[in-house]
Amino acid sequence: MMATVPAHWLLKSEPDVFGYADLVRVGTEPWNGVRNYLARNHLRAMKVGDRALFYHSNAKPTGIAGVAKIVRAAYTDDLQFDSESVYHDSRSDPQEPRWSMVDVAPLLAFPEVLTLAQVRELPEWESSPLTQKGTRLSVFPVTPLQFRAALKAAGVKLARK
DNA sequence: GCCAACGTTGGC
DNA sequence: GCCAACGTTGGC
Repeated sequence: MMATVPAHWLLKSEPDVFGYADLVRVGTEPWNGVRNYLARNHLRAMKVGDRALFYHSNAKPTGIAGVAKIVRAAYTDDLQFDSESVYHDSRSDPQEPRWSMVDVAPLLAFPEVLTLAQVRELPEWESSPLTQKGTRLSVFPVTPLQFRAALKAAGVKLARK
């Protein structure tokens, strides 16, 4: 089978809850708790080897903290069936679960958070759910140009695979 | 803490 | 099927 080019994504997380440093600490993390259909569809489109910019929302400062990689493709987010969980969804059918998650692992930490203000200055990012007013989507695709521009602005390079 | 913008819910 | 009300997100 021909290898496909890894796609690029952005994942938002509140660092008070789970930040890039936490991902580094735990090694691998199931990206659970996504309860938005568009975001879920993006999760389901992810493939092992894809890269994701790890964005800190509701933070000081807000911005991209590093790069993660997808290490497991979408599977059932079990929290939807956990009645104790805040992510419980009583209307999800176990035969056809509504919500999915992927596993992510750290790939490269930015030396400093690339702030939202800095991202806004990059022309490549002019049209993105990140910079468009009022968009709250927490998982969305990033173009190769946006990905490259973000890494360049952060002053980092990814080793070639 | 404020508030704009959005998605979801539920009454009709 | 419409749409008002509500809850949530997330920047500031």
